Amino acid sequence: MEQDELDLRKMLILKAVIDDYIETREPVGSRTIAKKYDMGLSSATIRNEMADLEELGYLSQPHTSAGRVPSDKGYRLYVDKLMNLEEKLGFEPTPEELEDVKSRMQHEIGEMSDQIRVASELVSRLTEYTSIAVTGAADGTRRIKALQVVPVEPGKALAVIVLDDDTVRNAVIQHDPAIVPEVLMKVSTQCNLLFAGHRVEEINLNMIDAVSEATGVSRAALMPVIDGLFECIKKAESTEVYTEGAAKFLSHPEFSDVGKARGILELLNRDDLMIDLIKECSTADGLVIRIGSENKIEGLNECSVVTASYSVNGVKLGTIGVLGPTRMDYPRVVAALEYVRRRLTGGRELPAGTVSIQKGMLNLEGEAGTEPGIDGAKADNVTGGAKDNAGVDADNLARTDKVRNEGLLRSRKQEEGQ
Amino acid sequence: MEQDELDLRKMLILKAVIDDYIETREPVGSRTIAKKYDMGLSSATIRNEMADLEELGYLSQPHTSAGRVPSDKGYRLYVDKLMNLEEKLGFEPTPEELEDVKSRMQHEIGEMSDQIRVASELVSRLTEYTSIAVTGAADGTRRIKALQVVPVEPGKALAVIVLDDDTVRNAVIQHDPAIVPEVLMKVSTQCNLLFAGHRVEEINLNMIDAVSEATGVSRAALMPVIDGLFECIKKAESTEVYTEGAAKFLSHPEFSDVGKARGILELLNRDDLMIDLIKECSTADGLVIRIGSENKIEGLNECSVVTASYSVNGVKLGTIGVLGPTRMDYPRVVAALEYVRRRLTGGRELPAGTVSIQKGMLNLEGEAGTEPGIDGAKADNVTGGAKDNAGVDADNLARTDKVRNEGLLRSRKQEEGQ
DNA sequence: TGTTAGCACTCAACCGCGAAGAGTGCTAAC
DNA sequence: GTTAGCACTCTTCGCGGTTGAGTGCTAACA
Repeated sequence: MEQDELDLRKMLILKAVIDDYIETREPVGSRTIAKKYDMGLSSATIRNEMADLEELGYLSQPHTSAGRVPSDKGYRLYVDKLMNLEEKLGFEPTPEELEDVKSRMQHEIGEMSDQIRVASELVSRLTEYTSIAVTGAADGTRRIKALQVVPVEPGKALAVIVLDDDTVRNAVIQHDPAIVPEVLMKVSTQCNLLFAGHRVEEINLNMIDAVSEATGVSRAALMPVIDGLFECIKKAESTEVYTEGAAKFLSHPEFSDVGKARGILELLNRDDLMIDLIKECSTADGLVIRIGSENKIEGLNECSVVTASYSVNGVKLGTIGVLGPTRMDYPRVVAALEYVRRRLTGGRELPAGTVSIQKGMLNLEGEAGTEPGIDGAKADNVTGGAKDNAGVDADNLARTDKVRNEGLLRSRKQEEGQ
Repeated sequence: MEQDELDLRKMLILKAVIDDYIETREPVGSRTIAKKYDMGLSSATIRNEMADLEELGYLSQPHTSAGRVPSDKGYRLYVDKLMNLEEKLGFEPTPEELEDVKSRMQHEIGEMSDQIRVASELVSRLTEYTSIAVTGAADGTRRIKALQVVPVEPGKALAVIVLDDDTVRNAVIQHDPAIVPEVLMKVSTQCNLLFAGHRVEEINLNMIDAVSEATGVSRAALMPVIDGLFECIKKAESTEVYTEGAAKFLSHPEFSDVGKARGILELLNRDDLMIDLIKECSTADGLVIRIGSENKIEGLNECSVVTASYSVNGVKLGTIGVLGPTRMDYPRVVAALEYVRRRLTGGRELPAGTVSIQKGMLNLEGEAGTEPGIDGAKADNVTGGAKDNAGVDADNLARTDKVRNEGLLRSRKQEEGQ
């Protein structure tokens, strides 16, 4: 595994290369590393290490006389173990942004999915990447809170249903015109009485017969109404996709080729593909990162996706994904998604400076009691099944690494300060 | 006016230049016109005419030794008088497309705005340009067809309203928890009884008092409910914007510059701007063309907009706009919007070959009795106030012109046939 | 044995130049 | 009024040389 393959120094160099590449988008050369990230090594030494890293598949060269560029494998290691999130977590949205988000996140009945959309907007603004929001739990666990049949005109009515997460949906019912509004209202009341508190699947013929009996409407005549209710549920469970900031793709130099950019934008409009893309990653609550060719959609090989699923009060709202070039600012994206998660999960404000991702290495097992729940879940997901790698060695390695990292960061800051 | 300014030959040459430029996107030179559109003139003569046309502002030169390119003024004249729609009207969507559109256009309650959106999709597919659909009449003329207040939980209810165009909207009501569901239902019934058939503005204190009296609920306690109903109306009248095929902008060579393309795409995402853009043009039923700098939005100076407003059964559905480069295929776009209009207006199928725009020159006053209503309205709008130009001279000129055009077209076809 | 200095080599990016080609405007002849 | 001819303009394209960043390799060094 990686631990055997890469010693500490190689990892530090890899990290430096990727950090620098993310920042500058230029292939990075040995001299740059030696100078900018002064690690007490000459460029020649670093050159040798970089050659090794290339041989191992973590780096590659655009052409012979160019610097190195991270490979997908390199990014993978980076997001799993190398990147440090501390630097990036300082950011906060502007007060206006927050106000806007807060006001729009007011829990508004019938507009549940708005929350995830607003969050998606925020994520896109914070990260400067395109974000995709996918709503819809489609898990059939929600219960009916209230329902009503509204007579519209003879033979035509509207079924309205409110679920326990306050989703509202309506559907048209074409019914036997012989059922007059008054009877329809009685049906409505009976249905409400009998169905409220149940999941839709639990509605059975007995219940329908009971309604039939109480209202004097035959079971057959009742069916359109029941169908209408089912239609509502179907609508409530349909998946919706919102894309925010698609134009931002054009800001990234890797898509300065119009043809490429167009390809991406066309994919972005394919709701079915986006649902696949996002849903595939959103098995659990937590962050999932798919790098370059790791995601299967043809045409997104030069893109990475970071997704986060959100639940509020146990109700799954949906998933937000950030789509950007493989060379994306992973720390920032992870931090932004995490920030929004905290906002969305609501209530529980963490003291300033405390964040749920706090360690430089994501797959460090929770050290002290710093929110182990979230940390644990995250580590699992971010590393995408890297549990097997997180042995004692890894732990040790990472800890040392972190110390070195901090030293490195400090010295860089001093440099910049002058 | 133009008639005095331009003789027939100049107009024919201008038409040829624009037709060719629309087709090839290359600045067109005198030799091209002379050869491709054989009009029995040498390139030198055409050169002189083109120099005149440039002096008059209908053409311009990118640089000294290049061909000519139409100016906005040139396009204006073209869409007003020169373009012939016959060639373009032959197209039909594929059977699958039609089936898809038809099935999705099924008048579905509560999803009224879907129709305009589906139509917009179709337009985008037919024209290969970006289309923008703006829904919402916001004219306050709709009447309440049915309404209902649905108790959800103590102190919380849902107002549902159905308007006479079958728009459905709902809104949350936070009311005095002292009002029990049974009373709420009575309020609902009373409101329905009293308000149905009225416009919202017509709801007055007398009516509210009547409800209060019939239900025993105080006027003050009733107000949240009324507010909820108003909220519904507000939602129903809110304008929605759908953009379809934004990526298509990137196919046009004039936007091969990524910066430019990004600017456009960002504008496309600005709903407020798009509403302004489309609504400004949609004063009447009919087509409106805005060319280049004619539309006021900064950044769309190199774009043209063609909009068409649609009503079904007297209810204004919304407006569809096509946004593309100034060098857009105007005949095709006009034809597509007109085609969709016929579909959307529904029912009345015209015999094959008969179309509501049938003349080569749009501002010809209706000749025989070929659907003068539609034609008349269209001419007014398309020419954007060109009525004053449509005198006897114009008529004469145009008629001759058309004959010449047909000859020209025929000979071109023969050429291509071999 | 690991590290470093030095050097030759590679290759993309840039620049300037000249040739090619399309198209014009002007003039003189028809 | 129309057209042929010609000189002129200006973009586009391809070519070759230069520059500079970065590499790999080798030999010396600690």
